[in-house]
Amino acid sequence: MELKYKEAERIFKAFCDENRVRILELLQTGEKCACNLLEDLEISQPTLSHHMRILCDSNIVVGRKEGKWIHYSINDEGVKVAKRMLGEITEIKSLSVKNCCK
Amino acid sequence: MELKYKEAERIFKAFCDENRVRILELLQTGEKCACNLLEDLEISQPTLSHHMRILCDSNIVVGRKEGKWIHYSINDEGVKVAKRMLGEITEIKSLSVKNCCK
DNA sequence: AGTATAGATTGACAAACATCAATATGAAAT
DNA sequence: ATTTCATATTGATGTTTGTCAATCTATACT
Repeated sequence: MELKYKEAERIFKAFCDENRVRILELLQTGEKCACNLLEDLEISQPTLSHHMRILCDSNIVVGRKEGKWIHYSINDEGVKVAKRMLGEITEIKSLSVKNCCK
Repeated sequence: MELKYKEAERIFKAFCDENRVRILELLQTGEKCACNLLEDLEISQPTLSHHMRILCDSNIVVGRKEGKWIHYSINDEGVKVAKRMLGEITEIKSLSVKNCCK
């Protein structure tokens, strides 16, 4: 598969699950470590770990390790990439000629 | 599930599959009917139909019926909603107080 | 060294998804 | 009416995903 499609998939998957969007909402008010997130979500620790991996893979979130803890936050750089990609994919290149079936 | 999460899922699923992104790229240069899309993609007709349903459900694409054909195009209104939602979900509300584990 | 704590990994399972062949629907053309 | 063409629906199949219990790893604290 071409890189672009893989990348779109990797990025936008971040927003295709209830728990992941909840996590993003929790991170909107600032950095939180996994244990904090776990308190606010009704999921198990392995499930949280699974979602954090997907969020980090998408680059929408970054983790900062500090001792035992990992502090997660929204990654502005990744968000910019996502916004740019969304723009690119949905841009209408409107100089086109009418192109009908037959 | 709260409506917002369902909606995010419905919208962003549109971009999480190679064939759907390919379809969007094809629609960037203007309206195309399903039979045109089918020529350019290496998938069966039922598979295309399946993807068009998901794209229309996400509101990123609209179909315009004309006789036997359905002409699909990118729906600027839906794109705006997607962009707004992406902005809302990833917005950093930065007046927050440092919130650490213990 | 031993214990506790934060987080990742593994394995299992059910649900959701992408895909196709076959069939159905619905609209034109004959 | 019959046939043809464009698209949708159904049913089956293999793959991916979300979830948890159990286990592992790494760090900190005694």
